[in-house]
Amino acid sequence: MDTNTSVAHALAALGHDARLAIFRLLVRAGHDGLNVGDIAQELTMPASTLAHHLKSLVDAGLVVQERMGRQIVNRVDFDVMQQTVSFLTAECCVGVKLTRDDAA
Amino acid sequence: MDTNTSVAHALAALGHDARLAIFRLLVRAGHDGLNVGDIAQELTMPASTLAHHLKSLVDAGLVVQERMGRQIVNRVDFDVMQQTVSFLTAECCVGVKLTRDDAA
DNA sequence: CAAACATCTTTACATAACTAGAAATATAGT
DNA sequence: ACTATATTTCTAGTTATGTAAAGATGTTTG
Repeated sequence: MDTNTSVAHALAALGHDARLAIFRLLVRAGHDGLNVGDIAQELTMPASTLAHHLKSLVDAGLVVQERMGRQIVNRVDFDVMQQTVSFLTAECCVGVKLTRDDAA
Repeated sequence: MDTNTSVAHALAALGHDARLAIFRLLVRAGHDGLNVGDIAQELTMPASTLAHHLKSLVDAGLVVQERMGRQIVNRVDFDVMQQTVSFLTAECCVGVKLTRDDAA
């Protein structure tokens, strides 16, 4: 898939109040991650709603899930996070070359 | 407005294929910015569609517009961009303190 | 082992928000 | 007036959101 498209996908996942809060909680949790119950307790919301949001983040590649017994641990994929952020600011201010001749 | 909410708003604006492409073009253009016509030429799309997307970016605070004669110059607000990115990675891995006692 | 429990996800669906683009409008220069 | 540049309005179609209810999956207990 096109990089622009996959980054847009990731940013869209983060572009929601609840999901951004979930993601930030996981960023703060770091490598250890948090299981779904912990997140649900911290950010009060129905389990099914939370599951949907987590799925968005997982689909976007920002979060990885791992089953541990009957809980599921959620961790940020820090590489993907970094790449997403980098893409945004990449080639900052290099000066675009327009094909137009009369560009001011 | 809540910081989480305003950052989510910005990320939502960037979370769209066309808008991300527009934004990146403007990031590359740097301080000088680009007028609407230039953008339309670079990323082929109907003028009204482009205007809608630009408005999203402006509403989110990521882009600032300035009229120059009959053209309108669009520039990235690099401060807002920086704050948006920083918010995402802030407090990375500090280890969340859950109110629960039994946190593993 | 089977029934009960714990933890999460999926399905279903109503409501709301977003997207795209043509047509109409606004604004500025010639 | 006429042309150039860009936005706003309108509308149809699409996609996202939230939550209850049902389904999975894994553990514990009698």
